[in-house]
Amino acid sequence: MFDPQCPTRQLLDRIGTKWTSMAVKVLAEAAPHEVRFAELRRRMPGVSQKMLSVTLHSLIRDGLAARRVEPTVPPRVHYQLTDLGSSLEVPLAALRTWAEEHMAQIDRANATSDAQANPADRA
Amino acid sequence: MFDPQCPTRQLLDRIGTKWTSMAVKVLAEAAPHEVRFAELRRRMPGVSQKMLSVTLHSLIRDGLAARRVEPTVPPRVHYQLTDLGSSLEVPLAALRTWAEEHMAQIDRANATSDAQANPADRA
DNA sequence: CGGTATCCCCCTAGATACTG
DNA sequence: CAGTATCTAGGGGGATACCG
Repeated sequence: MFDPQCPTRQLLDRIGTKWTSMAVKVLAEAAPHEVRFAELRRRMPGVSQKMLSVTLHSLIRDGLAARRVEPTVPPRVHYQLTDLGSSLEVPLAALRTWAEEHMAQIDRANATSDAQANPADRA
Repeated sequence: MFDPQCPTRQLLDRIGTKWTSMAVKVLAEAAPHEVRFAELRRRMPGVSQKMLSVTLHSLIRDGLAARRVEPTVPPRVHYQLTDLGSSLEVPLAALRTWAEEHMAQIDRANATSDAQANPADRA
């Protein structure tokens, strides 16, 4: 965007999209087994068919996931993380842990700010 | 969004915004010293006055940064990470390291995908 | 079953201008 | 110096419908 040499911004643009990090998580939890499209959908509550498809294809484009199709009728499509995807899961898991431990604190900070900005709201 | 119990999504919604992670990084690098608004702007190439202001205020709302105003004319405003913000810097730094080590691989994967999708583009 | 195609809304973030 | 206010385009992502 402003500096193509900032890989962190590029990475966050990818894992920051709504479903990407969750897809990586689900695929990482299932590893070393593959996961089918419908199973992924089931494990990602709220995702639409379209957004799951878009998310998976971007993971594949980025070399983070691999796709395998069984040429049956109807077809069975399987996904799994690549080695690159698995390596990303490491720092991502650290971020998840931080989130689980500290998001409540962030929520509290927001509540405090709101209370100070609009004291009447506490009525 | 779909599940308020997913703290990771909430966290990514914050650090995924364009300037947040960079602001955290600059503040972390300067720590334990404070950083003034103009200095932050200088160290974040491309950020507009408005977006820096918005970014900093969201960090403050979230309890990740603190603001100190010297009541002079013109005013001097100083920012620094809170303890919570500093703790976030740890997993964020891990993500940055991963990005620096592997984004080139992701770029290569994209180039390969493009070449396979549009072979004519290689002309 | 596992997708694509189409439409549309909203929010992020940039440009610009003004202020205590 | 350090902001806020206003306007706007652009893209993310949801709903729906159709397809191999």
